[in-house]
Amino acid sequence: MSPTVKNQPTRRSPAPAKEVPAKEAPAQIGNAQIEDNRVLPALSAAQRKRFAKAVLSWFDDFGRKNLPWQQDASPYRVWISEIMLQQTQVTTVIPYYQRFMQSFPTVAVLAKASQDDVLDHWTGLGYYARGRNLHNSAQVIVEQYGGELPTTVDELERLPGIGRSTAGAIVSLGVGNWAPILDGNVKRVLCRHYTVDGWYGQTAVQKQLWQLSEQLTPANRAGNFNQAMMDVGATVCTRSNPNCSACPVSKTCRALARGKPTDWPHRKPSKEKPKRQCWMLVAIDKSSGEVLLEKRPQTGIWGGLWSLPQYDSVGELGDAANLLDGNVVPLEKLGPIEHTFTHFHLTIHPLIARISRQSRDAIMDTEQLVWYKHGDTPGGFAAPVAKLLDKLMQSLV
DNA sequence: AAGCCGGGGGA
DNA sequence: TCCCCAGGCTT
Repeated sequence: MSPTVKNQPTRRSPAPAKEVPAKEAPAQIGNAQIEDNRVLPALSAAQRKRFAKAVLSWFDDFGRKNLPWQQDASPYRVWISEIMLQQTQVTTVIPYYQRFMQSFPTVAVLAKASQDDVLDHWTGLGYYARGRNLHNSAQVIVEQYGGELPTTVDELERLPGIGRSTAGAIVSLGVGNWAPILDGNVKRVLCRHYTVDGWYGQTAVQKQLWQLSEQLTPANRAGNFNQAMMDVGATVCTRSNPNCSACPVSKTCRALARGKPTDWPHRKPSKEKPKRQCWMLVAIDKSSGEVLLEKRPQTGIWGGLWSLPQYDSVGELGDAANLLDGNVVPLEKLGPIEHTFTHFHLTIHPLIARISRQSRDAIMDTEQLVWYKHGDTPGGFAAPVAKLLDKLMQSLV
Protein backbone atom coordinates (compact mmCIF):
# COMPACT_ATOMS: atom_id res chain seq x y z
CA MET A 1 0.00 0.00 0.00
CA SER A 2 1.70 3.04 1.24
CA PRO A 3 5.41 3.40 0.68
CA THR A 4 5.75 4.07 4.31
CA VAL A 5 8.84 5.71 5.49
CA LYS A 6 8.82 6.27 9.17
CA ASN A 7 10.41 9.34 10.58
CA GLN A 8 10.60 10.71 7.16
CA PRO A 9 12.99 13.62 7.05
CA THR A 10 11.24 16.92 7.01
CA ARG A 11 13.80 18.60 4.86
CA ARG A 12 12.61 20.62 1.96
CA SER A 13 14.30 21.09 -1.31
CA PRO A 14 14.40 24.56 -2.80
CA ALA A 15 11.12 25.35 -4.42
CA PRO A 16 11.33 26.38 -8.03
CA ALA A 17 7.65 26.22 -8.88
CA LYS A 18 6.23 28.26 -6.07
CA GLU A 19 5.83 31.85 -7.14
CA VAL A 20 6.31 33.03 -3.63
CA PRO A 21 8.75 30.43 -2.44
CA ALA A 22 10.82 31.97 0.29
CA LYS A 23 10.78 28.94 2.52
CA GLU A 24 14.32 28.63 3.69
CA ALA A 25 15.91 25.56 5.05
CA PRO A 26 16.08 26.04 8.78
CA ALA A 27 19.88 26.05 8.97
CA GLN A 28 19.66 27.54 12.38
CA ILE A 29 23.05 27.53 13.93
CA GLY A 30 24.18 27.01 17.44
CA ASN A 31 22.71 29.35 19.94
CA ALA A 32 19.00 29.17 19.37
CA GLN A 33 19.08 25.40 19.44
CA ILE A 34 21.42 25.06 22.34
CA GLU A 35 19.50 27.48 24.48
CA ASP A 36 16.42 25.41 24.01
CA ASN A 37 17.04 22.40 26.16
CA ARG A 38 13.55 21.08 26.07
CA VAL A 39 13.56 17.33 26.23
CA LEU A 40 12.97 15.83 22.87
CA PRO A 41 10.32 13.20 23.06
CA ALA A 42 11.61 9.76 22.25
CA LEU A 43 8.75 7.34 22.21
CA SER A 44 9.26 3.63 22.38
CA ALA A 45 7.82 1.43 19.67
CA ALA A 46 5.38 0.06 22.20
CA GLN A 47 4.17 3.50 23.17
CA ARG A 48 3.65 4.50 19.58
CA LYS A 49 1.85 1.30 18.73
CA ARG A 50 -0.45 1.53 21.69
CA PHE A 51 -1.36 5.13 20.89
CA ALA A 52 -2.10 4.47 17.23
CA LYS A 53 -4.07 1.36 17.97
CA ALA A 54 -6.30 3.14 20.43
CA VAL A 55 -6.87 6.05 18.08
CA LEU A 56 -7.65 3.86 15.09
CA SER A 57 -10.04 1.77 17.07
CA TRP A 58 -11.78 4.94 18.21
CA PHE A 59 -11.99 6.06 14.60
CA ASP A 60 -13.82 2.89 13.63
CA ASP A 61 -16.45 3.54 16.27
CA PHE A 62 -16.73 7.30 16.49
CA GLY A 63 -14.67 8.96 13.75
CA ARG A 64 -16.38 11.31 11.33
CA LYS A 65 -17.03 9.62 8.03
CA ASN A 66 -19.85 11.64 6.55
CA LEU A 67 -18.23 14.97 5.86
CA PRO A 68 -18.80 16.13 2.27
CA TRP A 69 -15.17 15.89 1.25
CA GLN A 70 -14.94 12.38 2.64
CA GLN A 71 -17.44 11.16 0.07
CA ASP A 72 -15.55 9.94 -2.99
CA ALA A 73 -12.43 11.37 -1.42
CA SER A 74 -9.83 12.44 -3.92
CA PRO A 75 -6.72 14.58 -3.70
CA TYR A 76 -8.62 17.43 -5.32
CA ARG A 77 -11.60 17.23 -2.99
CA VAL A 78 -9.36 16.95 0.06
CA TRP A 79 -7.24 19.83 -1.15
CA ILE A 80 -10.18 22.18 -1.53
CA SER A 81 -11.57 21.18 1.84
CA GLU A 82 -8.22 21.57 3.58
CA ILE A 83 -7.71 25.05 2.24
CA MET A 84 -11.17 26.10 3.30
CA LEU A 85 -10.66 24.53 6.70
CA GLN A 86 -7.57 26.57 7.45
CA GLN A 87 -8.51 28.59 10.51
CA THR A 88 -12.14 27.96 9.74
CA GLN A 89 -14.53 25.59 11.43
CA VAL A 90 -16.18 22.64 9.78
CA THR A 91 -19.74 23.88 10.07
CA THR A 92 -18.78 27.15 8.44
CA VAL A 93 -16.99 25.46 5.59
CA ILE A 94 -19.59 22.90 4.49
CA PRO A 95 -21.92 25.16 2.48
CA TYR A 96 -18.96 26.93 0.87
CA TYR A 97 -17.45 23.62 -0.05
CA GLN A 98 -20.65 22.38 -1.66
CA ARG A 99 -21.03 25.50 -3.76
CA PHE A 100 -17.38 25.49 -4.74
CA MET A 101 -17.36 21.89 -5.90
CA GLN A 102 -20.55 22.45 -7.81
CA SER A 103 -18.92 25.23 -9.80
CA PHE A 104 -15.38 23.87 -9.98
CA PRO A 105 -15.58 20.08 -10.02
CA THR A 106 -12.05 19.55 -11.32
CA VAL A 107 -8.63 21.16 -11.26
CA ALA A 108 -8.97 21.99 -14.93
CA VAL A 109 -12.25 23.82 -14.47
CA LEU A 110 -10.85 25.73 -11.53
CA ALA A 111 -7.73 26.68 -13.45
CA LYS A 112 -9.75 28.04 -16.32
CA ALA A 113 -12.12 30.06 -14.17
CA SER A 114 -11.54 33.77 -13.62
CA GLN A 115 -10.17 34.93 -10.32
CA ASP A 116 -13.29 36.98 -9.82
CA ASP A 117 -15.41 33.89 -10.15
CA VAL A 118 -13.27 31.99 -7.67
CA LEU A 119 -13.22 34.79 -5.14
CA ASP A 120 -16.94 35.20 -5.50
CA HIS A 121 -17.25 31.71 -4.11
CA TRP A 122 -15.04 32.77 -1.21
CA THR A 123 -17.09 35.76 -0.17
CA GLY A 124 -17.72 35.63 3.56
CA LEU A 125 -15.19 32.90 4.23
CA GLY A 126 -12.34 35.24 5.07
CA TYR A 127 -8.61 34.93 4.44
CA TYR A 128 -9.08 35.64 0.76
CA ALA A 129 -5.47 34.91 -0.06
CA ARG A 130 -6.53 31.29 0.29
CA GLY A 131 -8.81 31.67 -2.68
CA ARG A 132 -6.22 33.43 -4.77
CA ASN A 133 -3.57 30.86 -3.93
CA LEU A 134 -5.97 28.06 -4.70
CA HIS A 135 -6.62 29.49 -8.11
CA ASN A 136 -2.93 30.03 -8.81
CA SER A 137 -2.10 26.53 -7.66
CA ALA A 138 -4.72 25.06 -9.94
CA GLN A 139 -3.02 26.69 -12.89
CA VAL A 140 0.38 25.41 -11.81
CA ILE A 141 -1.06 21.94 -11.44
CA VAL A 142 -2.44 22.05 -14.96
CA GLU A 143 0.77 23.43 -16.43
CA GLN A 144 3.28 21.33 -14.54
CA TYR A 145 1.44 18.21 -13.46
CA GLY A 146 -1.01 17.66 -16.28
CA GLY A 147 -3.96 18.59 -14.12
CA GLU A 148 -3.33 15.95 -11.45
CA LEU A 149 -2.27 16.99 -7.98
CA PRO A 150 1.22 15.84 -7.07
CA THR A 151 1.22 13.11 -4.48
CA THR A 152 4.20 13.90 -2.27
CA VAL A 153 4.45 16.30 0.61
CA ASP A 154 7.50 17.98 -0.90
CA GLU A 155 5.83 18.70 -4.21
CA LEU A 156 2.58 19.81 -2.65
CA GLU A 157 4.37 22.16 -0.32
CA ARG A 158 5.76 24.07 -3.26
CA LEU A 159 2.27 25.10 -4.30
CA PRO A 160 1.11 28.43 -2.92
CA GLY A 161 -1.20 28.08 0.03
CA ILE A 162 -0.08 24.59 0.92
CA GLY A 163 2.14 24.20 3.96
CA ARG A 164 3.36 21.08 5.61
CA SER A 165 0.20 20.23 7.46
CA THR A 166 -2.11 20.76 4.50
CA ALA A 167 0.25 18.76 2.33
CA GLY A 168 0.23 15.97 4.90
CA ALA A 169 -3.55 15.97 4.96
CA ILE A 170 -3.80 15.75 1.18
CA VAL A 171 -1.30 12.90 1.06
CA SER A 172 -2.80 10.90 3.89
CA LEU A 173 -6.50 11.59 3.38
CA GLY A 174 -6.60 12.10 -0.37
CA VAL A 175 -3.79 9.99 -1.78
CA GLY A 176 -3.74 7.28 0.86
CA ASN A 177 -0.05 7.45 1.66
CA TRP A 178 1.77 8.01 4.90
CA ALA A 179 2.20 11.58 6.09
CA PRO A 180 1.84 13.30 9.45
CA ILE A 181 -0.26 16.39 10.00
CA LEU A 182 -0.23 19.06 12.65
CA ASP A 183 -3.28 21.25 12.85
CA GLY A 184 -4.82 23.00 15.81
CA ASN A 185 -6.65 19.88 16.95
CA VAL A 186 -3.64 17.63 16.79
CA LYS A 187 -1.55 20.23 18.54
CA ARG A 188 -4.00 20.40 21.41
CA VAL A 189 -4.23 16.63 21.77
CA LEU A 190 -0.47 16.21 21.72
CA CYS A 191 0.22 19.13 24.02
CA ARG A 192 -2.09 17.61 26.58
CA HIS A 193 -1.12 14.02 26.16
CA TYR A 194 2.57 14.79 26.55
CA THR A 195 2.22 17.96 28.66
CA VAL A 196 4.22 19.91 26.15
CA ASP A 197 5.06 23.23 27.76
CA GLY A 198 5.23 26.57 26.04
CA TRP A 199 2.98 28.25 23.52
CA TYR A 200 2.68 26.15 20.40
CA GLY A 201 3.26 29.06 18.11
CA GLN A 202 6.88 29.00 19.20
CA THR A 203 9.26 27.42 16.76
CA ALA A 204 10.75 25.06 19.29
CA VAL A 205 7.35 23.83 20.38
CA GLN A 206 6.19 23.36 16.82
CA LYS A 207 9.26 21.32 16.12
CA GLN A 208 8.65 19.12 19.08
CA LEU A 209 5.03 18.58 18.13
CA TRP A 210 5.96 17.66 14.59
CA GLN A 211 8.35 15.07 15.97
CA LEU A 212 5.59 13.62 18.07
CA SER A 213 3.19 13.58 15.15
CA GLU A 214 5.77 11.85 12.95
CA GLN A 215 6.41 9.22 15.54
CA LEU A 216 2.81 8.52 16.36
CA THR A 217 1.39 8.40 12.85
CA PRO A 218 1.24 4.69 12.05
CA ALA A 219 2.57 3.14 8.86
CA ASN A 220 -0.82 1.75 8.01
CA ARG A 221 -4.03 3.72 7.91
CA ALA A 222 -2.29 7.07 8.36
CA GLY A 223 -5.30 8.77 6.81
CA ASN A 224 -7.72 7.25 9.28
CA PHE A 225 -5.35 8.04 12.10
CA ASN A 226 -5.06 11.67 11.08
CA GLN A 227 -8.78 12.00 10.64
CA ALA A 228 -9.29 10.48 14.06
CA MET A 229 -6.79 12.83 15.68
CA MET A 230 -8.63 15.81 14.26
CA ASP A 231 -11.95 14.36 15.32
CA VAL A 232 -10.73 13.68 18.84
CA GLY A 233 -9.43 17.22 19.04
CA ALA A 234 -12.62 18.72 17.68
CA THR A 235 -15.15 16.64 19.59
CA VAL A 236 -13.47 15.14 22.67
CA CYS A 237 -10.25 16.93 23.57
CA THR A 238 -11.87 20.33 23.27
CA ARG A 239 -10.41 23.58 24.44
CA SER A 240 -12.43 24.23 27.54
CA ASN A 241 -14.38 21.13 28.54
CA PRO A 242 -12.54 18.04 27.39
CA ASN A 243 -14.57 14.88 27.66
CA CYS A 244 -11.72 12.75 28.93
CA SER A 245 -13.91 9.77 29.69
CA ALA A 246 -14.59 9.47 25.97
CA CYS A 247 -10.97 9.83 24.92
CA PRO A 248 -9.19 6.85 23.40
CA VAL A 249 -5.84 7.84 24.88
CA SER A 250 -6.91 9.13 28.27
CA LYS A 251 -5.15 6.28 30.05
CA THR A 252 -1.76 7.55 28.93
CA CYS A 253 -2.54 11.26 28.97
CA ARG A 254 -0.11 13.09 31.20
CA ALA A 255 -2.22 16.22 31.51
CA LEU A 256 -5.12 14.15 32.76
CA ALA A 257 -2.81 12.26 35.09
CA ARG A 258 -1.82 15.59 36.57
CA GLY A 259 -5.46 16.34 37.05
CA LYS A 260 -5.62 19.42 34.89
CA PRO A 261 -6.03 18.71 31.22
CA THR A 262 -6.99 22.30 30.44
CA ASP A 263 -3.63 23.57 31.68
CA TRP A 264 -2.39 22.56 28.25
CA PRO A 265 -1.76 23.83 25.69
CA HIS A 266 -0.26 26.92 27.22
CA ARG A 267 -1.83 30.12 26.07
CA LYS A 268 -0.24 32.52 23.75
CA PRO A 269 1.62 35.10 25.82
CA SER A 270 -0.56 38.14 25.95
CA LYS A 271 0.48 41.07 23.91
CA GLU A 272 2.62 43.68 25.61
CA LYS A 273 0.40 46.29 27.12
CA PRO A 274 0.87 49.90 26.12
CA LYS A 275 2.48 52.14 28.71
CA ARG A 276 0.85 55.37 29.80
CA GLN A 277 1.82 57.98 32.34
CA CYS A 278 -0.02 60.50 34.41
CA TRP A 279 0.76 63.04 37.11
CA MET A 280 -1.18 63.31 40.31
CA LEU A 281 -1.31 66.35 42.51
CA VAL A 282 -0.93 65.69 46.23
CA ALA A 283 -2.08 69.01 47.62
CA ILE A 284 -1.48 69.02 51.37
CA ASP A 285 -2.88 71.59 53.74
CA LYS A 286 0.19 72.63 55.69
CA SER A 287 -1.73 73.31 58.86
CA SER A 288 -4.04 70.32 59.04
CA GLY A 289 -2.30 67.71 56.90
CA GLU A 290 -5.45 67.17 54.86
CA VAL A 291 -5.14 66.14 51.23
CA LEU A 292 -7.23 67.35 48.33
CA LEU A 293 -9.20 64.62 46.58
CA GLU A 294 -11.12 64.74 43.36
CA LYS A 295 -13.99 62.53 42.34
CA ARG A 296 -13.53 60.81 38.99
CA PRO A 297 -16.17 61.06 36.32
CA GLN A 298 -18.66 58.19 36.31
CA THR A 299 -17.37 56.76 33.07
CA GLY A 300 -13.90 55.54 32.30
CA ILE A 301 -11.13 54.31 34.53
CA TRP A 302 -11.96 54.35 38.24
CA GLY A 303 -15.36 55.81 37.42
CA GLY A 304 -17.00 57.44 40.45
CA LEU A 305 -14.08 56.70 42.75
CA TRP A 306 -12.10 59.23 44.74
CA SER A 307 -8.67 59.94 43.43
CA LEU A 308 -6.06 62.66 43.36
CA PRO A 309 -6.36 65.42 40.80
CA GLN A 310 -4.82 63.89 37.71
CA TYR A 311 -3.01 65.42 34.74
CA ASP A 312 -1.51 64.20 31.51
CA SER A 313 1.65 66.23 31.91
CA VAL A 314 3.76 67.69 34.63
CA GLY A 315 3.13 71.12 33.16
CA GLU A 316 -0.62 70.90 33.57
CA LEU A 317 -0.11 69.75 37.13
CA GLY A 318 2.18 72.68 37.83
CA ASP A 319 -0.37 75.12 36.48
CA ALA A 320 -3.06 73.66 38.69
CA ALA A 321 -0.80 73.73 41.73
CA ASN A 322 0.10 77.36 41.17
CA LEU A 323 -3.53 78.19 40.82
CA LEU A 324 -4.04 76.77 44.30
CA ASP A 325 -1.12 78.60 45.81
CA GLY A 326 1.58 80.66 44.20
CA ASN A 327 4.24 79.35 46.53
CA VAL A 328 4.14 75.62 45.98
CA VAL A 329 7.23 75.24 43.85
CA PRO A 330 9.34 73.25 43.95
CA LEU A 331 7.03 70.26 44.07
CA GLU A 332 8.25 67.26 45.98
CA LYS A 333 8.41 64.00 44.15
CA LEU A 334 6.78 60.99 45.69
CA GLY A 335 6.70 58.14 43.27
CA PRO A 336 6.51 56.87 40.76
CA ILE A 337 3.87 54.21 41.25
CA GLU A 338 3.21 51.41 38.80
CA HIS A 339 -0.27 50.11 38.18
CA THR A 340 -1.49 47.61 35.62
CA PHE A 341 -4.93 47.50 34.07
CA THR A 342 -6.31 44.83 31.81
CA HIS A 343 -5.26 46.76 28.77
CA PHE A 344 -2.37 49.05 29.74
CA HIS A 345 0.32 49.86 32.26
CA LEU A 346 0.07 53.15 34.06
CA THR A 347 2.94 54.96 35.69
CA ILE A 348 1.72 57.49 38.20
CA HIS A 349 3.96 60.42 39.14
CA PRO A 350 2.67 61.99 42.34
CA LEU A 351 3.92 65.46 43.17
CA ILE A 352 3.41 67.11 46.54
CA ALA A 353 2.34 70.73 46.84
CA ARG A 354 2.07 72.16 50.33
CA ILE A 355 -0.76 74.61 50.48
CA SER A 356 -1.23 77.41 52.97
CA ARG A 357 -4.32 77.57 55.15
CA GLN A 358 -5.41 80.68 53.36
CA SER A 359 -5.13 79.19 49.91
CA ARG A 360 -6.86 76.06 51.01
CA ASP A 361 -9.92 77.98 52.12
CA ALA A 362 -10.09 79.75 48.79
CA ILE A 363 -10.69 76.55 46.91
CA MET A 364 -14.13 76.20 45.46
CA ASP A 365 -16.32 73.92 47.41
CA THR A 366 -17.82 71.55 44.90
CA GLU A 367 -19.16 68.03 44.98
CA GLN A 368 -16.12 66.88 43.06
CA LEU A 369 -13.56 68.06 45.57
CA VAL A 370 -12.97 67.16 49.17
CA TRP A 371 -10.26 67.67 51.76
CA TYR A 372 -9.37 64.29 53.09
CA LYS A 373 -8.18 63.61 56.60
CA HIS A 374 -6.56 60.34 57.54
CA GLY A 375 -9.25 57.90 58.55
CA ASP A 376 -12.04 59.56 56.60
CA THR A 377 -14.06 57.45 54.21
CA PRO A 378 -15.50 59.75 51.61
CA GLY A 379 -16.22 56.80 49.31
CA GLY A 380 -14.36 54.34 47.13
CA PHE A 381 -10.72 54.86 46.35
CA ALA A 382 -8.78 53.80 43.33
CA ALA A 383 -6.48 51.07 44.58
CA PRO A 384 -3.14 52.73 43.88
CA VAL A 385 -4.43 55.99 45.31
CA ALA A 386 -5.49 54.29 48.52
CA LYS A 387 -2.06 52.77 48.83
CA LEU A 388 -0.40 56.07 48.15
CA LEU A 389 -2.53 57.89 50.71
CA ASP A 390 -1.78 55.29 53.33
CA LYS A 391 1.88 55.68 52.79
CA LEU A 392 1.64 59.42 52.76
CA MET A 393 -0.39 59.65 55.95
CA GLN A 394 2.01 57.41 57.78
CA SER A 395 4.94 59.55 56.79
CA LEU A 396 3.10 62.65 57.94
CA VAL A 397 2.29 61.28 61.34
C1' DA B 1 10.08 35.70 15.54
C1' DA B 2 6.23 38.48 14.92
C1' DG B 3 2.46 40.37 12.18
C1' DC B 4 -1.12 39.73 9.06
C1' DC B 5 -5.28 37.93 7.14
C1' DG B 6 -11.22 37.56 8.62
C1' DG B 7 -15.49 35.98 9.97
C1' DG B 8 -17.73 33.17 13.50
C1' DG B 9 -18.36 31.06 17.93
C1' DG B 10 -17.49 29.94 22.79
C1' DA B 11 -16.32 31.28 27.51
C1' DT C 1 -14.11 41.34 25.63
C1' DC C 2 -10.56 37.94 24.51
C1' DC C 3 -9.19 33.75 22.55
C1' DC C 4 -9.34 30.17 19.19
C1' DC C 5 -10.37 27.93 14.85
C1' DA C 6 -8.48 21.49 9.60
C1' DG C 7 -2.40 27.69 8.57
C1' DG C 8 0.45 29.90 5.49
C1' DC C 9 2.95 33.82 3.97
C1' DT C 10 5.53 38.18 4.49
C1' DT C 11 8.50 41.22 6.82
